[in-house]
Amino acid sequence: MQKQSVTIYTVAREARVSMATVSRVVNGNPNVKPETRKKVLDVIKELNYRPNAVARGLASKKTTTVGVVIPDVTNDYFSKLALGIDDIASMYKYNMILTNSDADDHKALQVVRSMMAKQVDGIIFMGHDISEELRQEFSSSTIPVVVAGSAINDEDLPTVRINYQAATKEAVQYLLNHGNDKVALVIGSKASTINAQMRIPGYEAALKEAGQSLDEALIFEAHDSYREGYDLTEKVLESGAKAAFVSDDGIAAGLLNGLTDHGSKVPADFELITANDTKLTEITRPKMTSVTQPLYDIGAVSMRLLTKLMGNNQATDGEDGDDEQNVILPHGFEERQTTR
Amino acid sequence: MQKQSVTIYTVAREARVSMATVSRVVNGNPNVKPETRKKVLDVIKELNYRPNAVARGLASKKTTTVGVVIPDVTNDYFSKLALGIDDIASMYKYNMILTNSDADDHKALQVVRSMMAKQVDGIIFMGHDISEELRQEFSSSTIPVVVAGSAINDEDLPTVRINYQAATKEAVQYLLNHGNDKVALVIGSKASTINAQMRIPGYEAALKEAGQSLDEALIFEAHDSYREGYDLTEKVLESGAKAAFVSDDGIAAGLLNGLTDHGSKVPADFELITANDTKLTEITRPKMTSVTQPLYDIGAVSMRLLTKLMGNNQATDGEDGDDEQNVILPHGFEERQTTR
DNA sequence: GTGAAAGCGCTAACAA
DNA sequence: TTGTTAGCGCTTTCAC
Repeated sequence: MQKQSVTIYTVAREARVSMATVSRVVNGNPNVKPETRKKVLDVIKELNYRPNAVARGLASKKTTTVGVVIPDVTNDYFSKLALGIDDIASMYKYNMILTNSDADDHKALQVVRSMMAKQVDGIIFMGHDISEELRQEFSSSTIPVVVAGSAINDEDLPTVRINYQAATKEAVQYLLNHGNDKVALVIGSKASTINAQMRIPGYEAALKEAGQSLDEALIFEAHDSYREGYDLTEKVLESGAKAAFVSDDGIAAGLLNGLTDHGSKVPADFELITANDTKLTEITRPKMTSVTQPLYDIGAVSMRLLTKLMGNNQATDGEDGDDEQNVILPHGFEERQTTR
Repeated sequence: MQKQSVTIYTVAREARVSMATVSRVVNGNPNVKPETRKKVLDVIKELNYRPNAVARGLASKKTTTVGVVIPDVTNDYFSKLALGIDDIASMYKYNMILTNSDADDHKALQVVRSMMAKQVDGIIFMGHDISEELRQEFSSSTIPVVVAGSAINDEDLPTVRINYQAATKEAVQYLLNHGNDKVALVIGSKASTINAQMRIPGYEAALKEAGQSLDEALIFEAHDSYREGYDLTEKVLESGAKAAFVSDDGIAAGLLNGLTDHGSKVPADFELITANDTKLTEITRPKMTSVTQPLYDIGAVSMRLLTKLMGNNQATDGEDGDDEQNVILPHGFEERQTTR
């Protein structure tokens, strides 16, 4: 591969100034005489000079690139977050290296290491689990990380999310109030922090207030996909549940269609509330009642927070680490057609 | 930001070898005595040395990063392609800089320039339109580009896609054969290459064989979204069409639900075929009959092709440019419930 | 306001 | 098999 034809040096020579001056005008440094600036700018345009970001990155130790770990780009929930992240990143002139972790700890670790090797200025992590090794990787590094759209078991990492516990509790209460004495909870892994610490406790709290106690047989695990939701139908029906709160819209859509195909009328025979208010909620028939959450904003706010952290990642040594690093965005509730 | 603590130099000193040797073992160069290699490897582990990819990129002029332009990550069609791209990229140890173009020419140009500034080794472009400026940008650059999942108006750029013309023709024929004399075509912009050169001709060919001629009033434009499809319902109905082939599943889902909400029975009163076979086709009720296409593979093959082009981008000067650069993947057809 | 010069951390001839 | 030495293209003191 030949070397870059027009470099900062070419411009400097052509404009009869030093590289430093060219660098200054390229970077908007005000300490340049207007006419010098104009001369340089003219040469830049004439030569169609494009600064090499790699060289700049090496010299300045900033790449204006952030790493974004996503479990699965094709998941509506995460892709909507990614959209918010990308928009704000673009606004701040950052690029994002986006990689799927496939919700796999090993892959996630590998991906993060690769991003760090590329000297990203910051990382946004999406995912409901964070392995011990990954946690170490993050804490032993100086680059800022923010977790978007989940709750994870690491006090040190800032997160941007909604209050999953409250949202779950409200949804379950709603279902309970409609006279459903058996309300199922369909979630991902029971072990992940978002479920163990937020959703199951929220579910239990609602149950408790209604005088019920938690019945493990009413908690179902499924990965985020339509198919797994659909396949869960019989089990859910067998459990005797007459209603369910589902933590993923894809799963919920599957369960809904499964219910319908099994001859259960929704919402007459079975009430369903889903959690993410993605476009699927409007597409299924009946439309799904859902907890609403500002997905785009969760992404956008995460990226904004990250830019702040990247701005002053010197002051990270625990001193002021006590102030709340978790931003909680408001959630809502949208009644549609899967509830009575 | 402090400088990197442990560099190749640190390792070299500690292992009592030269930087070159360390570089060799890091890069798997076989010309290293096994015991030297071991010694170096031990020090690397001990010091937890991580090569700086930016420095490597500057020195080697390869970043092992590819740029991926996507109109909208939240679109099921494109995100599925992106998944295929990312998987193959990971397999080849490439990272991807993924940026939304919002299907906007200006943004796309900006994005591509930014990627080039970052010295990506190649670009995968997704999108149905390519502006004159962008075309120039591509052709004046030496970095390889492949267009995934669309047909664009540039002979010089390799594409990976299905035969949109044949697929459209087949779908329309199917509809025509069912006795629908008025078959609508719902697409994006009539002006984009994929529609102007592939889908509309395919539509027209089917019409012609059925003894009909093209009626512009039966062609509808809509952007890729559920809402636009839904809002199109009345117009489609007013046109007198009794069937439609739709080029995007989101639009198709919208139209389908719109039809249902307007009291039209699908498929009894109106037959519908959609084009992308995304998960939506299974989620709507009735399920949508669709042209099937290997979305994941389109992405995967694109990335594979790109790796080849990146491997030998020296031989690009038209000499062997005559062999087919367009890979056409097979498409199929899945009858579901929106056709009789 | 401008320039000279020293790196940033690594690769890649070229020698040895 | 290993080491020496130039860079890669840019930023950034530090002088002037």
